[in-house]
Amino acid sequence: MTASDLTAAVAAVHESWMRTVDLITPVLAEHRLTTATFQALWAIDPAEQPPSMKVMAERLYCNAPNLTFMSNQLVDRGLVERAVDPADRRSRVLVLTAKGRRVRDEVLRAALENTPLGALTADELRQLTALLNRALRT
Amino acid sequence: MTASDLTAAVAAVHESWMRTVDLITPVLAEHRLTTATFQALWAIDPAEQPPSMKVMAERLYCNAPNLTFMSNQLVDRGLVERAVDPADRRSRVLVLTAKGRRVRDEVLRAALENTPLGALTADELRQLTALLNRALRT
DNA sequence: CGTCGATGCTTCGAGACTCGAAGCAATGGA
DNA sequence: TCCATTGCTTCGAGTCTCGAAGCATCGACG
Repeated sequence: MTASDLTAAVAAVHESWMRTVDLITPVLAEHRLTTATFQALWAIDPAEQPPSMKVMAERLYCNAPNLTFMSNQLVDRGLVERAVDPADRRSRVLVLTAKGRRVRDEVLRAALENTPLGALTADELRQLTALLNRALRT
Repeated sequence: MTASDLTAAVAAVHESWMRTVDLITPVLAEHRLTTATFQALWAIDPAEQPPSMKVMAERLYCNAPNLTFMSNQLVDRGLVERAVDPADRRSRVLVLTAKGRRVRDEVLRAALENTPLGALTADELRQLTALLNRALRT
């Protein structure tokens, strides 16, 4: 593996993400969301147990004060509610509101409709995902 | 192509980039750099003609005031100098200083050494890059 | 040659993001 | 019961992002 192979790959990954975000900015703005709050909203899967703030911080690679701030942004916009975790009363879990689920669906759909990755075939997508997950597993 | 194939691919791309950035944060901090200034520094290839601020704004998907701010950050840290483009005196090009070239090399090397993509073989990297560039070409 | 709309950048103000330090309440083991 | 640890919040400072407004230069057009 040459350094330039790796450089090109990192650059392509970066560019793919930046393009995806750039293309959904108008949709995010409609809901007074930004890249950071979009990522936070995306990280709350309504099909799973509501994540604690600690889990969210790990998913988003940010620290506790930052998570508090972003949670406030989502709460202020009516997309999320804080709840005490009965199992550990120190912990707060983030629960999507009905509006939160709706907005999350909408911006996620916008992302999938606009991302340049949408130009790939199903086979190519699975191949791409397999490669990246193999790298991430390390 | 199912929606979940696409979702998984976008998530994997996002995660790969976030992990890469997260892992070089300590190195960035040594040079008083952040993700934003790292991206800006990366976008100035010393092997090419110094880019104008307009070109930089396109590369980084941000607007003119933002570019002015980030350029100031880089200038304040002694990594970049502004120069008037002789061909168009309205335009300003960003020229790496000696220190700028050195720091850029260092943080770029740190990124390549730490990125999870480094776990892939040369063949896999070329395959990955080819897939992403095919998507980006659209 | 002069005029004027378009272009490239900066300034300003406001809001959003990020982090370290310090603090509080709850937990769990000694 | 004591107390170190954990999860979150508050605070202050610095960074990032953007729209609106302003300035200088450019280029087309008469």
